Amino acid sequence: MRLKREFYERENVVEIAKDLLGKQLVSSIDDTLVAGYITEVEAYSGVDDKACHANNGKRTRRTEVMFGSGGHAYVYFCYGIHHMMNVVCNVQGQADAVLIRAIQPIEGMDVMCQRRKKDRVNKNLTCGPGKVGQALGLQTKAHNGLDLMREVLWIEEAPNRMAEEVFATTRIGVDYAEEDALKPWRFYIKNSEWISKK
DNA sequence: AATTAGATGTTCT
DNA sequence: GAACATCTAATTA
Repeated sequence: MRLKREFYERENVVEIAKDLLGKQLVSSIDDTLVAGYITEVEAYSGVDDKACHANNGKRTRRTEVMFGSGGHAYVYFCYGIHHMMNVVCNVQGQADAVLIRAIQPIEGMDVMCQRRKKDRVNKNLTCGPGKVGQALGLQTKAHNGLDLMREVLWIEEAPNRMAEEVFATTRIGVDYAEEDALKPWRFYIKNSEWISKK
């Protein structure tokens, strides 16, 4: 079952980010099913968060989706190379989002390897936001704004065995964000091998 | 094992 | 021009 709109439209992004750990991320782009458990995320808290693209009410063609209603994908192109996948949270008008930083592959390993130009499955396949985007098949801006309720990208409830210990720490690559760079808004599953840093 | 260069779209100065 | 929610391959020690 796909997660419902109400899951994403809650007010507290940090709670949503933690709740997303262990859920199943699925993509059926190009008629190919690929899935993985979410193992690492980061919360970005809209206009009041200096690390967020929408901070201070910054509204551009790129950030527009974040201001829409929760349960949509915010896919953006980073460093001229990588497509990163975020989940838009909170209601319309609020620009909260959760960045998916790492997943543990469950299904479609062969396709993921092919997309990532690897010949075998190992941690390197999906342990980082750019890698996750590539493994899911996100290659163009066309995937920006997809509705997770009805389209080719979504998140499902997963067996509860993944509800293990969660670690909270600072976000990565946001040193420029002054005091907000210190917020412990990066979460990962403690025992998982599938995270972006050792 | 650790550091560095290079890839380059979007946004802001 | 410069900076940026990164990754890889090559180089250095």
